[in-house]
Amino acid sequence: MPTPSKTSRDEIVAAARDLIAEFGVEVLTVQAVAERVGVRGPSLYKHFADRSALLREVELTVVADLGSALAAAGRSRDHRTALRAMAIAYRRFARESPGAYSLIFNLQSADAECQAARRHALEPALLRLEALWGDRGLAFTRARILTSFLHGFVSMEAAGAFRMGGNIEEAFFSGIALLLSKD
Amino acid sequence: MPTPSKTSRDEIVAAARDLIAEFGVEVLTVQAVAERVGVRGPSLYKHFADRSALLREVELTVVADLGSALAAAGRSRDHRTALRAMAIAYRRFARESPGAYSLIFNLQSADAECQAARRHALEPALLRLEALWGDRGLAFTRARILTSFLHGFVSMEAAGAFRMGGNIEEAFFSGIALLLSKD
DNA sequence: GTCTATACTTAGATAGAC
DNA sequence: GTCTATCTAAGTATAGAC
Repeated sequence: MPTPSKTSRDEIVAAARDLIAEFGVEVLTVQAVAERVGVRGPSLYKHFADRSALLREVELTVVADLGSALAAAGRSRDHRTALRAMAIAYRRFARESPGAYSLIFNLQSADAECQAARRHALEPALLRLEALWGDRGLAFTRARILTSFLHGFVSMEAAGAFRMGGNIEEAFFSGIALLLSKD
Repeated sequence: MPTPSKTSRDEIVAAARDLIAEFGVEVLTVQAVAERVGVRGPSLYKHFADRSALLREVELTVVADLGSALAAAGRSRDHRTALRAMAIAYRRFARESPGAYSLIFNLQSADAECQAARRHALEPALLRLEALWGDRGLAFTRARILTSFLHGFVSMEAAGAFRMGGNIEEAFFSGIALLLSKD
């Protein structure tokens, strides 16, 4: 029997994900991940072709996680209530794992599988918007506006850009309300 | 007479700024900047203490540039027209120098001088919002919502996140219109 | 599958001559 | 102020033994 496995593909991805979630993608070094799962750096190359292959795997799980969080949050029968809850869940996700969140709009993964994963994660929200505005084109427009606001808000919050005082919570909720308003 | 100067502080900052504007902050290596101004890497250390000192200088000029662009765009007598023009200028700035733009909400420069620079750059817009909504608190809230939308939109646009088809221009302008609407 | 050893690369930064 | 030479540190990746 050869050397028994100390780790697995899944464990490595999870470790990488945790590392990134907390500290950002720049700390994702092969050595750091290896140390976290209890092996030496070179051993990881038996599981992944290279660093970028690992990173890509992490990106996919992060997108899937966000999708789950959104789907779980948006279960209300009322569309606006559901969308509001999804927005809150989106923000919570970004606050809890800022590094992981920043992966989601990464340039890197532009291939079909990553795009599909992203689309799938955002689908529940899109369906609600469609139901709310009837028209698919209008829903797309609204989706973009809403996503832009959310992404911008959580990014600025993470960057500590809201330093001018005043009520940040109020800005968030009144932004959501405004963007979900009739028209 | 000692060795004559081949470059200057300002020239170095400008070179670094151009480099970042086009390719992003990660290409800002001491060597690359030095090459661009026509000297060797170590020579830069006679002008700047280290890389971060240079980067900080670049950040300040970028914020100032954005401020100038906003101020120049927002000259209309009508507040909404001015704000709309500023939003367009903001987007143009981000599109023309994506790397420079990404510096603006950088965590790095949290000191008083950088904050003051940022505040100064955004002041014309804030004044318009105040004039539009009367109340300073409400203007702050609106400023945050609007800035979040703008920042999110241009970031996503730069990341190529708008891949689902549909009219991106319409999303931008109807977002602006919505956020500048009466209430 | 894991290990040690090692090659290679890139980047920041300093020393000292001119 | 600029240069060459050099140091250091970090990180990716491979080779070959076990």
